[in-house]
Amino acid sequence: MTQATTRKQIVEAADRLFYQQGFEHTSFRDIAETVKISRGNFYHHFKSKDDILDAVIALRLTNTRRMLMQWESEAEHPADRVRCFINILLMNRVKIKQYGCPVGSLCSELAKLEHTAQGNANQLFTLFRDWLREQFILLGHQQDADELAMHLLARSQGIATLANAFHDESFIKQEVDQLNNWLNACF
Amino acid sequence: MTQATTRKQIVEAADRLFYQQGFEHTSFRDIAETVKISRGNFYHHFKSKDDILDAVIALRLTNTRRMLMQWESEAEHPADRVRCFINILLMNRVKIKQYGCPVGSLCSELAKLEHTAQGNANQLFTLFRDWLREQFILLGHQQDADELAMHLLARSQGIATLANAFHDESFIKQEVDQLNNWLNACF
DNA sequence: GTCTATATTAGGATAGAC
DNA sequence: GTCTATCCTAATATAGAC
Repeated sequence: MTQATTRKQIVEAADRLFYQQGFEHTSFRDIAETVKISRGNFYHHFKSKDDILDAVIALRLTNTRRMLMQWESEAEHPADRVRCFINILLMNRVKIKQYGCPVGSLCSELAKLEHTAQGNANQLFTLFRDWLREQFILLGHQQDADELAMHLLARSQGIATLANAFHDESFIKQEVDQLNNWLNACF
Repeated sequence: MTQATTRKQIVEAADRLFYQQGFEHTSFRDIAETVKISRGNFYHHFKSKDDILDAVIALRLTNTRRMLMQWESEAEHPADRVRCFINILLMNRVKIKQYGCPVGSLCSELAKLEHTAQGNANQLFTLFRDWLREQFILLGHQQDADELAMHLLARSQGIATLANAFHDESFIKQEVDQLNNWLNACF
């Protein structure tokens, strides 16, 4: 198998496992069993576990940028774009119920570990924050666009945390309805 | 030193370290250095690390019950009681910025570990949920008291998660103002 | 009740054959 | 590029002296 393919498989498996089990709780053994390679082989592709984490965050950043661009092209009106954001809570509700938010749970874990990759992981939040702020500016909220963006991010995080803690999907639906009402009152 | 005192010191040190560093990331070595006992001594007081976790959660449940009772006696009007809840975000803002919410971050971690203590930890959320629901019932919200309680819990969790990720205290103040406005609109 | 010493396991990481 | 074998460290946990 070519280097590029194996490396890609490692990063994708780590991406999934870091989300489901957490970064620290995921071992090389776990990843190796998923990808079906030997443990020694990792170090041909990465120089450490932290190096894999960097690659996972880079992958998530790329995928997130792609998703945001797609929302922009799919929806002309900025309110509809924000609705795309709100909708991922519904679309991913089964995984959120099981594992929480992939961004929030990673940032929380890295903060407790005082991990050097904290800044990288927070870029994921910043990506959403900046994109949402742009949409609120387009909706006429020049003054409080960032405040609204942060408010919406926080609401989403809270919904994910409680849906995960109580293993409750219906709570996500209930809160998404409220978020859409809130958005409609914004313009 | 008597058994009761050492045990108490272990639980209190573990309580603090589990909050600051996470449960899995905190080792017996960490706790032993804090309490200044030898590692072997743990097993006279607890049969495993999970046993310490149980004790920490029990301590947090007791402290939380005491706090809720105090809020009830301090504030006559249920709206003022809910304001006490909202206010802990401000009072603990420095710690929240550094370590997030002690309840939310523990529940998130235990969910990823598929830890058997998940249910115990979730009781902490349930304590707040039930207490808040009672206050909203007293405010005349018989029909949607639980929905309002969960909404407020979720808002708090989101605020803690983002304040922690962005290491931003001022965001807490900003959102607490909004929460108080929301509460005033509730009755 | 607390200690030292140690068993056991699992983790990340390396060396070198193929 | 992938493997096996191995090193090193740290973690939980146990045994037994004091």
